[in-house]
Amino acid sequence: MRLSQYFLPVLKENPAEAQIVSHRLMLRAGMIKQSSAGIYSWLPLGYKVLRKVEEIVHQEQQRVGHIPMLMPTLQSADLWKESGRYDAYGPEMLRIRDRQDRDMLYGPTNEEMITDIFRSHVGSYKDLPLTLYHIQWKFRDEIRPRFGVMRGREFLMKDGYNFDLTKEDALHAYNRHLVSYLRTYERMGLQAIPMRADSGPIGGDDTHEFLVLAETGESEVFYDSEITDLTFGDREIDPSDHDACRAVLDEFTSRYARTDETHDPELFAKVPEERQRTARGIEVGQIFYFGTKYSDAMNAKVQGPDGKQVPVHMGSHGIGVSRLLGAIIEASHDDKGIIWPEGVTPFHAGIVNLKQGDDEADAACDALYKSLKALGLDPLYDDRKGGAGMKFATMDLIGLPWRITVGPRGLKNGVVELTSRRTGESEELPPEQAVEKLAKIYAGIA
RNA sequence: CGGGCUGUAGCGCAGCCUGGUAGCGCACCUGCUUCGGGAGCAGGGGGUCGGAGGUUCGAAUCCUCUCAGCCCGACCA
Repeated sequence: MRLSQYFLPVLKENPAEAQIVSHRLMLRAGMIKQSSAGIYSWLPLGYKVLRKVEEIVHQEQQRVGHIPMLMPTLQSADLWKESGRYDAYGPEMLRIRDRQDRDMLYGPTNEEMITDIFRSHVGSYKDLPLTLYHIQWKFRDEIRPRFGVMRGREFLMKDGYNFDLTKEDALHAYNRHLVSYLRTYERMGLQAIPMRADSGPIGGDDTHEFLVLAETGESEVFYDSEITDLTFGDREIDPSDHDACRAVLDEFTSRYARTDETHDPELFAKVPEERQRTARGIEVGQIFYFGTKYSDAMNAKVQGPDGKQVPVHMGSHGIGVSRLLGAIIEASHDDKGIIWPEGVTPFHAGIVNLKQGDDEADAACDALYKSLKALGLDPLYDDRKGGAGMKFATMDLIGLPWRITVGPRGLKNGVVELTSRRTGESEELPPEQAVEKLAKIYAGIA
């Protein structure tokens, strides 16, 4: 993309309403615009990152065999009356009446709807196990939305639902989700720590939340510092292997790690003192096993091998897709702007033309742009007229991980400059080598 | 929902106390000069001062009501 052809309304000054860094930077980088309290438009740059995050979630869900679908945002209240949650959910559920005076609602989650779909079409244990998911907009009418997309009212969420014949199978689905989530977050450059959690209005027995450590996190967290040494890496886990998934769960949940909701000071005290940590965290996902809560309430049964009707065991699993953008920025920025991890960056590299209008500089930039595109990379070429400082500041603000700087000074020696946004380190090298290096960096990511 | 605060040009703000017909910086447009860290000069466009009502010869300014947003709290992915 040529910047002169793009829509990137960056702000030089901080908007007064934004208090935390991710919110400020998303506004300044032209990623979002508030439409009303807790509701945002996604401008082109923000939308691009949102789609990348969404795509990683899709890929990692399907990698472990979960099946994508899409359910509506507006739901009939009837299903919620059946499960009992129409009354239980409270005022954060946005209730709407249609022209026929039917009670509707903008879905805050989809357990009822998926259970209805399931019971309509599945009757045999032979169809199990089954895990369906979708990525859809949700609405929760928060009393006090704030912090931009971190706590909006409208938000994009991946929610998935597993249906299993036995508790053991459902717990395996739980473990498999944990494995999938660990990998998902790591691909976004995040360390998200599974912590024992409260089940809240979803209900259920087993639940873990995934927390990204950040000063602005909404939860206070307590953990054994050993847990931050763990990485999932690129281990290959067979998603159908119960023991392998169980082993990952054990590895990642055996050390103390809890939010203030479930914190147990006595247990925490048993962690060696030098490893006790207190911090804040942003919740970016949660997994639940809740047994037959919804299948009982909504009569979702299958016929087992013995011919008997049994309620299915279920769990649900969520990833806050839109809030992840805020979490990534909270975890990765400096005083100049955002620093995108390679896995989610809106453009792979920026090309800065220091002397737009100079034949040699223009030609060098065009050539770079074309060769990056030819390799399947997605560069942003700043071809605007204007000073170097303005172009550098824009690139720093929007956080592209790599920048190629092209100017007459370097071209005289046949080199351009390749700069890492994260480290600030630059090297001068011929344009072809800069392209090669970027191709290598993004091999396996882009 | 309780407490505190703010609405004046796209963004950041001054003007309000003490009423006299709206201003600054950035951004934007035109021209020239610039071009290695948010350029310079000259010219220019853009605002029913959140909305409604009232007081007054006259309201951004005073009064009443209302809407929106921000912060703290309770609540929450």
